[in-house]
Amino acid sequence: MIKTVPKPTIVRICHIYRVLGELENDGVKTATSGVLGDRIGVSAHSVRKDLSLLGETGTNGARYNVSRLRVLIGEKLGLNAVKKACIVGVGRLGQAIIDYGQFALNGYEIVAGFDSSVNRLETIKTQVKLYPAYQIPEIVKSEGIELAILTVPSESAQLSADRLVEGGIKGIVNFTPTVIKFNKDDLFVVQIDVVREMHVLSALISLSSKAGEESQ
Amino acid sequence: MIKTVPKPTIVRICHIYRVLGELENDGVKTATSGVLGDRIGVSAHSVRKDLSLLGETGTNGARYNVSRLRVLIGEKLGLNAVKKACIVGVGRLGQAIIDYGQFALNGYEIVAGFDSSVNRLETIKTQVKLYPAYQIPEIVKSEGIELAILTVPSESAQLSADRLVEGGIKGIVNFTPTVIKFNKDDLFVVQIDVVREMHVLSALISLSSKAGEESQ
DNA sequence: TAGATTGTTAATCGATTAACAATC
DNA sequence: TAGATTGTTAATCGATTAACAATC
Repeated sequence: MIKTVPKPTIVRICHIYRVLGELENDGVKTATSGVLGDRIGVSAHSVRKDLSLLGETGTNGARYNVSRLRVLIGEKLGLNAVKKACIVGVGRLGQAIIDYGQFALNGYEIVAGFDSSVNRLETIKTQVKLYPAYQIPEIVKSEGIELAILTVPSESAQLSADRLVEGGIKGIVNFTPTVIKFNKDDLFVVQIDVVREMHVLSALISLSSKAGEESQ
Repeated sequence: MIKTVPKPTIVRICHIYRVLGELENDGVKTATSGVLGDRIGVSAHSVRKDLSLLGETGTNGARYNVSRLRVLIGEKLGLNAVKKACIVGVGRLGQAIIDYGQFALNGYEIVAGFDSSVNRLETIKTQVKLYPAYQIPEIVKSEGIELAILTVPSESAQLSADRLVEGGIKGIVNFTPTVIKFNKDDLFVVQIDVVREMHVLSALISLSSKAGEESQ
């Protein structure tokens, strides 16, 4: 009965979920597929198609009820319950991400930070509890941490990931350029790499300018 | 003559480009499509197909020459020349990204930082030259800055982007959850949103556990 | 009722996987 | 020569776009 939802659709619906939160805060009660599409940068068609894959969402002919739709997406995708997360590697980037603070507002509680440098653990002041890296499996298990943000140096990425897996982590946001290897099919990893994104932009710019010359 | 290269292919090739750099540093001379695929997390098939879209890359039957392939990809995608970049919003995240420092090693020179808080501009110490936000168009133009990293509060994203566009920026890495609107077809934007990635992970976890229950 | 809007099927488009000849 | 490897065509698979009936 559960249709498989395409990955791009999941990404877009998560985006819609966030936009619905903003609209709710602004006191907006209803929204059309056009408005939602506009906000996330896709067509109205696409929004309706995506939402329909989730099962009954709106009512035929009537606009979407903002708060109702948000709750519904949250239920279907498991976004409503608060989840525990940790951060591995509390260097500059790690600290900045902790303090960024949007997590608490969006259903994530950062309950632990890990680092292999004892010196750093002692000198850093943050509201998050800090532990040495070797305690990752133990703490992840005991605290029931589901998600991890990985901001260690590239060379330590695999080791850190192994420890997280040992603790039973379910998802990792990997800020290192290293692709993590693992043999578990119930672990999910997303990769964020600023340098690669810069390269992609450079490539798009370069290819488009070549295409431009071509057509002259 | 120029075939249009699919977006996913561009992303993967940029990833390969980076891996080739690592291999080169490690003194590796040749590599197979299998090795490259392994490193970036895709099949050997996929690597060969992607590279073939770039035109002649390897030699039929022989392994890829690491340094030759890297230079070749760099030429085709415009990644070899150093590009100037700037950072808009030098709060915690912005500073962390500047200091992250992988940019210089990968062909990007960050030549300017902008912020609307005069106080912050005066107190922050960094190796990057800082300017008030209203000078964005002027400096981007005079310095010939091509790429921008956007780390301002979500509410200021559109205004900052407008100023960048006015200066003639060609690409933006947008760290805010706000989708930027613009009417230029020679501007490219990539979005990075940690919270959304956390949501996507949560959704994948939730859907997979449901699918698991289903099949029991 | 008329105009606007959703949900869903059908049609198009694009990307990935498989297979294999050509080459080292 | 034999085994390994690339480049590219063909086949499959998946995603997006378009269209339209159903409904408010």
